[in-house]
Amino acid sequence: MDLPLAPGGRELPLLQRERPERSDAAHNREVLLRAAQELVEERGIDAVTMDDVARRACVGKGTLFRRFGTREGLMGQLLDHSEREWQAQVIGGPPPLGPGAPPMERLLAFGRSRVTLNLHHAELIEAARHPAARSFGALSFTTMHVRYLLEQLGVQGDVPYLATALVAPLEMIVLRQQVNREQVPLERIQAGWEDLVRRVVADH
Amino acid sequence: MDLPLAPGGRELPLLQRERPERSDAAHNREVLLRAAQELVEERGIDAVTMDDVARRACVGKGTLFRRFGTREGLMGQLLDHSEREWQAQVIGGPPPLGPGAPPMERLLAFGRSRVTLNLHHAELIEAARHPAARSFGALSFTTMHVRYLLEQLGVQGDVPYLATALVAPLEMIVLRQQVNREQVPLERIQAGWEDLVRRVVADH
DNA sequence: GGTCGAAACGGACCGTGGTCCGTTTTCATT
DNA sequence: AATGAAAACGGACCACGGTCCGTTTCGACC
Repeated sequence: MDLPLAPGGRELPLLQRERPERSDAAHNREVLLRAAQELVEERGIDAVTMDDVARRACVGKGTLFRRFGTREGLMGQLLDHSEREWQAQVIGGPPPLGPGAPPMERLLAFGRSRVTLNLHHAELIEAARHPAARSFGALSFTTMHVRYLLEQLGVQGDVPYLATALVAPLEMIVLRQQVNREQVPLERIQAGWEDLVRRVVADH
Repeated sequence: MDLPLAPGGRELPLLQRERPERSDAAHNREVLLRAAQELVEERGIDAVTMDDVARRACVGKGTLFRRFGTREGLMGQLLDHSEREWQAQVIGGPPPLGPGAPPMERLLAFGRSRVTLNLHHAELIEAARHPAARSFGALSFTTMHVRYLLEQLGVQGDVPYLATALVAPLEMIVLRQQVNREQVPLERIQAGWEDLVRRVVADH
């Protein structure tokens, strides 16, 4: 072996800034995402194969996989899009979900909204799972937000943990169990969460 | 259409007891489960293919799939085994996990135990997911148990919901986020859950 | 022990997710 | 405009999950 130079052995451009995406790459990503989106809407997620997506986008399969890594990665990107829209509502939309309302009202609005969102996206969430990137983004944004609101409310204790604990019952897998198996009506879930929040926030 | 008889229209053997499993079927199920178990232990779950399992068990692939339906089904069975052992501890083992200790102590022991169990089985739980049967068994046993303990404690409110909400932060997906991504130490998770329980149970 | 229907067997076969690698495109440099 | 290397393309190819169906085995009844 004969490595050209030990890493760090020369003054490479120290802040190796990543090149902007090549134009064909950018174009293909857009086309692929649109194709995937359309197909999912048309037939439902399970009836969409990766070959379908590539074909509809008039792009090679290799390209599809290079861009998104796996099927989960592709679905994750689709999900991320709506997720980001929702996040924008939370960060900058109208109250009570967005800023402007008192923290407790925001928190309750957050819970109601998150329940419906997660149930709405159940299929996508399921199809997206794993891919290191996603779960990170989603779980941690919600947790951070709740954490922030709990701090506003002056809650004492291990606030980061409490935030996680409050977000947990809003997770799709839990909601799904309640709605599908136990036939719990939506309103009861939302009311139940509200009660939970009040218990957790109540000062002792 | 010409249905033979409306359901209940004739005195069919009323308690249509399902025939006992044929001996070859029973034998093969055992052999397959053992093979799967061994392979998973040897190489880790991801490196075990269904063909591997069938081959090791000296059984046709068709048989494997007829017995367990899907890969998830097979892994689900593996999981169910340990799950049942744990359930036995909860139902009839020594206190404080089992009966005999005061409800609050049992509840806290339950949480601690469940955290380690779910983290321990993370891989299997992930591989087992879906298959209608499993998630049912696991989620609902734990929820029912917590619900029972909350009732013992005289908690007021929507106890079934509260039980679900307390179980949720113990779910693998949530724990995993905390342990792997946020590097939260185990003890803090357990302490956090304990605090959560006290807040929920506290009478107002 | 012989007969027969139901149930189980097993392995060839198929569809889909994912990889590999020779070819084409882009774009910075001149 | 020409050049060249890095990056992207695309489709043949592979492996694994899951199905199908002709063959074998079981066991209840004679």
